[in-house]
Amino acid sequence: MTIRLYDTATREVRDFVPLQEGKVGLYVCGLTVQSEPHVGHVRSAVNFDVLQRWLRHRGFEVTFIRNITDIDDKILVKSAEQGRPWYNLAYAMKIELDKAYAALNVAPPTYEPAATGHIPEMIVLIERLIERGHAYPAADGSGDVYFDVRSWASYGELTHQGVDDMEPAADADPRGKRDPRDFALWKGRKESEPATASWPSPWGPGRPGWHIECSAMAGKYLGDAFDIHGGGVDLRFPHHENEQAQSRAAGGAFASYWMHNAWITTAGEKMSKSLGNTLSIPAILERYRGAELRFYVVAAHYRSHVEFSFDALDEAAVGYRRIEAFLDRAGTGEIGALPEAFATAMDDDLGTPAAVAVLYDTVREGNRLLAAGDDEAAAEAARSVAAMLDVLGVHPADPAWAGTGSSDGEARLTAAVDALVAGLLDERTQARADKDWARADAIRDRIKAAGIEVTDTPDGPTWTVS
RNA sequence: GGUGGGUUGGCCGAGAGGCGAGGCAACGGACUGCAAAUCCGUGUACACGGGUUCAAAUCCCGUACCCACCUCCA
Repeated sequence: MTIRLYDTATREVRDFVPLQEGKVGLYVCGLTVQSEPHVGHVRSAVNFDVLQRWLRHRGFEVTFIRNITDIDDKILVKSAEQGRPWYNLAYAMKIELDKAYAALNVAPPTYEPAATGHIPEMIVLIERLIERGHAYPAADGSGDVYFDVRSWASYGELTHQGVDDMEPAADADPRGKRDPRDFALWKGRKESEPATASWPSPWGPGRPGWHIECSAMAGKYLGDAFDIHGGGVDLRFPHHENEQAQSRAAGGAFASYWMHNAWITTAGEKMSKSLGNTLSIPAILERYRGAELRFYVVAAHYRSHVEFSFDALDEAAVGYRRIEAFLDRAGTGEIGALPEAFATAMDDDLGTPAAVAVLYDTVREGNRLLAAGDDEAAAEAARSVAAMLDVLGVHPADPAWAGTGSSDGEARLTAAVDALVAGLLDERTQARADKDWARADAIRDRIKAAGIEVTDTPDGPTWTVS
């Protein structure tokens, strides 16, 4: 079975053929740590986490590098506004990001390099580009170094654009650029910027341009040629176009496949740091469990635009609880065989919607078997369901959820409530045995008034917080 | 101006020439003291106008509307 992936560069779904058999080098652009993570950021992380899990499931040894950008214009501006050091802001937001990842069961990558930790690698790369005639220090003495787009004939190949068709950079400030489309590899330090935000370089003190970090880090950890490069669609241009141009101009083959996840928007507008209509992860997690949010994200195809709404999230959560309830009833969380149809869906460019459909089909079949009294077959179905949930990273029994749900205190509270409710339920069971329906319903209503839902099952009554 | 993506039933959301993905909601039925849960059943969905074809949501041409990227963005 071959995994097929949509490659942005060729605009088609292609068979995935790794550079080295059985191994995958995967690089994903992580975040610029400048504010709290929102649903959109997490979508990217979840999508690529699913990719990673699937590749591993298919037997590949995956080296997964996801960087974080901890120095850039925005961080400098925001930290100045907030009156704190830029590195403190970046560090604090990095901690928030880690929490969000953990809450959504996003597995850590092989390594998470930070831009500031790779300045020497970037300098080496910039020097090589200058030697090869693809970059030049600004003529205006600013200390900037630019990539020379005109010197690289295939510039624009990733996004299929010709240089002359591109709008010249809106930020204008041509400074020492030969062409307005040339982009900064290195930014000379400005008087207004903190000294801590600059590093020594052959061109004077300064800091890296945005794109060069990914080229340097991907090269360092994955080599000059690697398999898959991912990120959000907005990154295609300029970020990924520039990365590819730099890396190839420096002599590397760079990524074989480019994967881009689509947006999550609210009210039709993309969530963006600058629009301020962010839906932060901590805010959502106050109302939904991490697994529910993750299930919502995973149920949509990664290349489809998702219009975020709490109604849709509710729906996903309801569906997820139905799956959990089945697992509970079938009495196993053990991981079994993955249905063939599920694997086929996943192989086809991570077709999670079709995969989720198989998941639901299996749950329905399992419930049917349970009703028919075939517990053994139902357990078998449950093991399949668990296997599918595990691949998607939403298995309820995954220890990853342990920290996010009930704490020790909560567990003790649950035990206390259970003892109290049990007494009332005993009374009700007696009333029902006496066919005193009025009294039985009165007790149920009283419990319900306290916010607890009673459900009768063949094995006796159970309760849940409604 | 350039480059892409989209418009699917009450709603969410797949699919990419023939067979109604799946979910949520709704309605009917089974089960239940009643509920809940679960199962079974119920839908003439593909923006619009042409065309190709035995057959089009799917391909082609045109139109409308929406969205993204074009140097801050997941």
